Amino acid sequence: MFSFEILKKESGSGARLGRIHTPHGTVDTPAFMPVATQATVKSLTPDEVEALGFEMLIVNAYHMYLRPGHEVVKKLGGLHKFMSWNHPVTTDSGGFQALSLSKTRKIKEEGIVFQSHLDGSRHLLTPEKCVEIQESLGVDIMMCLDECPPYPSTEKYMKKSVELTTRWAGLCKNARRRPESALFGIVQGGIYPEMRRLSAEGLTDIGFDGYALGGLGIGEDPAATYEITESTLPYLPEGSPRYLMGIGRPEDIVTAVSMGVDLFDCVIPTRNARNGTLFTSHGKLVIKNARYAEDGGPVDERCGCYTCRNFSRAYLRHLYMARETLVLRLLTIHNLNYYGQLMKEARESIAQDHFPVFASRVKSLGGE
RNA sequence: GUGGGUGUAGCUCAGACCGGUUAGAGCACUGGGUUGUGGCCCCAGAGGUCGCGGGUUCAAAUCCCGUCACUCACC
Repeated sequence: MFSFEILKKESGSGARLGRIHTPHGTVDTPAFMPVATQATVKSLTPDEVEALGFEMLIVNAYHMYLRPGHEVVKKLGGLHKFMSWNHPVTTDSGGFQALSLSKTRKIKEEGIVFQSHLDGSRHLLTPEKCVEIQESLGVDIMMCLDECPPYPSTEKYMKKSVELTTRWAGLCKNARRRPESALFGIVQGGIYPEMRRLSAEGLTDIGFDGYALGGLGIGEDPAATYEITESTLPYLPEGSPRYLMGIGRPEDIVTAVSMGVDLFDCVIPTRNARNGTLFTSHGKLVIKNARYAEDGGPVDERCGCYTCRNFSRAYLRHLYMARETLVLRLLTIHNLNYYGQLMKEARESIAQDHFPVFASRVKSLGGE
């Protein structure tokens, strides 16, 4: 069964050390979930993801519903067995996909009308359907169906949207049949502090196992992301896990951790890896740059990952330019290792009460 | 050898008939971006004595002559 315990609160910041308990094991927080949209962290095996230090993944329920079909996954023994990942799994509801990949974004009171990006077929994703899908996948943490309005949106629209998301959250909770799957609510409200408060209070009144901040990192200024995160967290229950969805860059993560966020997911480490941008102890490194064509050194001499132990910058650039598939794996391993170490060091520095020092070091690498 | 076709950015080609701002595109290349994921995509940049030589003209990638290269057809 799901539970969350706070092991320690850091003295010099709002950072907290915690542990999430799920039917598939525990997750030490602050934690980062690699994104496995289609039930795979692109290019890596589950063993590799585990070895890089991650304890929980996030899969997309909407994608599983469209392909291969949640019923198929259920028949085959559930998502964990299907993808051979025996640690906790979170699923995203599909609310964000209405924003990110559907041209025919139609929000109705009953739910979201999707036109499949695969075959154009139409689907109505209701709060009840959303929970049914995630429960049949057998995941550890389910996310409520939410509406994620684009940035920028007017405050007037945002108010209506937040009220709808809150109603849907209530319906999601009522639709639950499977106690092993925890359910998180998603706070919306854009960049309007008052709307965020409204959303947070509405969800807290209903009561969830955890709370997420959604609708951030979609084009607003990073300063706004921070301000909204900081101003919203006080309206969420102290003892529940807080999850900042879709964020972010290393500097964003440490900033949010210092405010008291426990859980993160973001495509940045994996997507940037596939596009040749790497994170190092010196900041970003773009492996496709011509300057590395004859560079025999590792990506990061302070990194102990498989890629850095075995391959030169020149070789990785060669693989990238030649579009060899191995480069996707090698760069993804490196970036996820960086994020794994980042979170590990974050937890250690909270334990030792010097998280702010660690955080400012990470921020300086971001180039701010 | 004779006749035709083609030579414009690293590559594939527009532009030529009908001369007129600073010769364009796609790909490649260089740099930047990427925040609940298609490996994409977006932004910016560099790169050309228009095969070479001459002529006509106020003005030539464009018209004329010569020449070279490649290519096709026919002896």
